[in-house]
Amino acid sequence: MSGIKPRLDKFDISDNTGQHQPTCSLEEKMADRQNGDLASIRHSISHIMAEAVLQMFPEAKIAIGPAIENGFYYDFDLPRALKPEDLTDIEEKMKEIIKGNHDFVKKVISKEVALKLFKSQPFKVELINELPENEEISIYTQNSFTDLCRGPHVANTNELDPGSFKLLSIAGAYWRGDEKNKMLQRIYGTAWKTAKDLRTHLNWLAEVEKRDHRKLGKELDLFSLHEEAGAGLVYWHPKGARIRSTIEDFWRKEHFRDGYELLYTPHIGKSWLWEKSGHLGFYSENMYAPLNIDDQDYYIKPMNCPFHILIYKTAIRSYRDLPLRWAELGTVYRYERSGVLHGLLRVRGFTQDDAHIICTPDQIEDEIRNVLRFSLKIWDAFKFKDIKAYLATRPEGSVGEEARWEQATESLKKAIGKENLEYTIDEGGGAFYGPKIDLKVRDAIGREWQMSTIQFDFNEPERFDMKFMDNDGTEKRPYMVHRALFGSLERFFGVLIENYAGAFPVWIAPVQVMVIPVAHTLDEYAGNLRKQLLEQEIRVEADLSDNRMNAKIRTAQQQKIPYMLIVGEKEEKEGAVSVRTRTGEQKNMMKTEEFIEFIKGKIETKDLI
RNA sequence: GCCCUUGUAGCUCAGUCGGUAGAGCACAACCAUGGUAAGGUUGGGGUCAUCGGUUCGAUUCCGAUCGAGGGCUCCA
Repeated sequence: MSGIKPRLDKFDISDNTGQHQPTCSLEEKMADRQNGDLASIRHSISHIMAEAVLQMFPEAKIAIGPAIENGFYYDFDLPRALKPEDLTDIEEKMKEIIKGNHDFVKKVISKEVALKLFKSQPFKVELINELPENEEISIYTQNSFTDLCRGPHVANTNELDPGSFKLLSIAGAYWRGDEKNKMLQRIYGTAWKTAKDLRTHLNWLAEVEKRDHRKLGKELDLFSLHEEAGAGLVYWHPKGARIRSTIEDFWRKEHFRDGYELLYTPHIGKSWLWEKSGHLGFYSENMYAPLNIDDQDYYIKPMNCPFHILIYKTAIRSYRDLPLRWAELGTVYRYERSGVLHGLLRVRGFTQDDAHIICTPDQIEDEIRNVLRFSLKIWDAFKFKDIKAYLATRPEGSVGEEARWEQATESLKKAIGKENLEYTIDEGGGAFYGPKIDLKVRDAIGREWQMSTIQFDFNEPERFDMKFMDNDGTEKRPYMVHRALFGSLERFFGVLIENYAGAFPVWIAPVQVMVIPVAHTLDEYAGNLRKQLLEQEIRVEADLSDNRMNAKIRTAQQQKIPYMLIVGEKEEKEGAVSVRTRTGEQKNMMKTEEFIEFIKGKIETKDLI
């Protein structure tokens, strides 16, 4: 294994390292394409920001300031740390500059002139010296500011709307992203064509904040984290646990239906196992220090695969036994640097919805296709329709026979094709142990999340000498595929909370129905209704508190409970309920039996409400 | 890990230019309460993250530690 540069995503089928940053919405992307000049607007505004910063700090050293998704940034080396209030001042100066109707003037200059011009700007000098010899060196000037720049820019600041940008945050960033370099101060901003576009984007950011799973997790009493007891470790409260158990039940049922078997394996294993699997060689920086038990080192598992392989090897497997589809909700622990921990989305302990498919070469294409179809079915149940595939192929320095890589990659391609999925090929982007498909799903507000992953593994079957007896009487090496659909239950839960903004579909909602009597005299009827619904396996509560009905409705609304059953004397007399949905719809005097059938239907079809 | 910001009641936050703190929600008790998003009164609740320094006195000022939030990929 030595000599192979490990990739951090080794078997990281939970995608615990997956990006969780919002990307822009489809509409924005379309708009971007239509207006290629949005990038030049952003880039121009970043130059103007640099000018404003230089007005404040003439001794500032400027680094780079590109246009990025939704905006721009510029990195500076400044005499003091920026305060959030500084951003307002900088914005004011920028607006003044924009109103000055300054031209952006391009000039092509020689390297010598460039070096002289930027002699007091060490970062620029470094960049100039690294430019290829034949590259044209250009500078752009507006007003009092000149920057080394490839362009393009708008022709004049009058093409910019002073109300169409906003400085958002200050962040530390290493020069050239390398932590060995100096830490610079980065100012992020967002910029658009018009003030209206800016408002739209700011509203979108507000929506993102409103949906933050950490905030909703508290408000809806779903989960908590206890840094004093260990960072990145999730505590599921009763309501969160209800949701998890509903998801797990569904997950198990679908797996059995799709020909999987379930496994349960231990949480720790002796060091020889992790040496053999290679994890101690290439994954140890993500593993916790061993426990010493009876003079033996045991490691907490960061992955489930070695355990599944041990089960595989408890018998001589025939081609007649294959394919094996073994799934486990396996809880693993991985070290993540403290700075990257983030709510449920990036944690140190999590439960993967892991599975390993072990099959013959003949079966591989069907198996992959089956996994894809299965994933799509699962995503469909959660009403995620916009799914994209990313196919990562063989990188440099990988392990495994060429023929196997080819067959594997080919089978991945064919499977994607047959499922009519939109896909992108990431040439050489696979892990060293095999090619893979990642699936990204788009949420309700247009963000993409990498969730499912299907990965070939040519490494562990070799290391563990996995075999099967083929029909010609010879022992052969099976294919092994790791796959996870949700990735981890924790992360999936976080994404679900944000996707639904806490208003879970009825089938997932921890409390599906709240019975609200209009007065204490109706408490008995409310209590009986509750029992009646409970017997039908509906998750129901009755609010028999001293609060007035209005307050009870408010509380139920805030808890985003899908159905409220408001009952008074009329309802009691008729054996009926008045239904109010959290969306404000109303249906009075529905027979209780009718409501039960109605909600069961909603649960069955997995409707939002 | 590194940079910036930040840590006050269960939650959301105010406040103390240094004299050991306050609101709303939540919680408890009592009263009130019959129709679609907050009824009222009273009350309990805080070593102001931790440790150290300065000071007659520190929650407040200084330092360290621990935690949290935003970043650390976008190449002139």
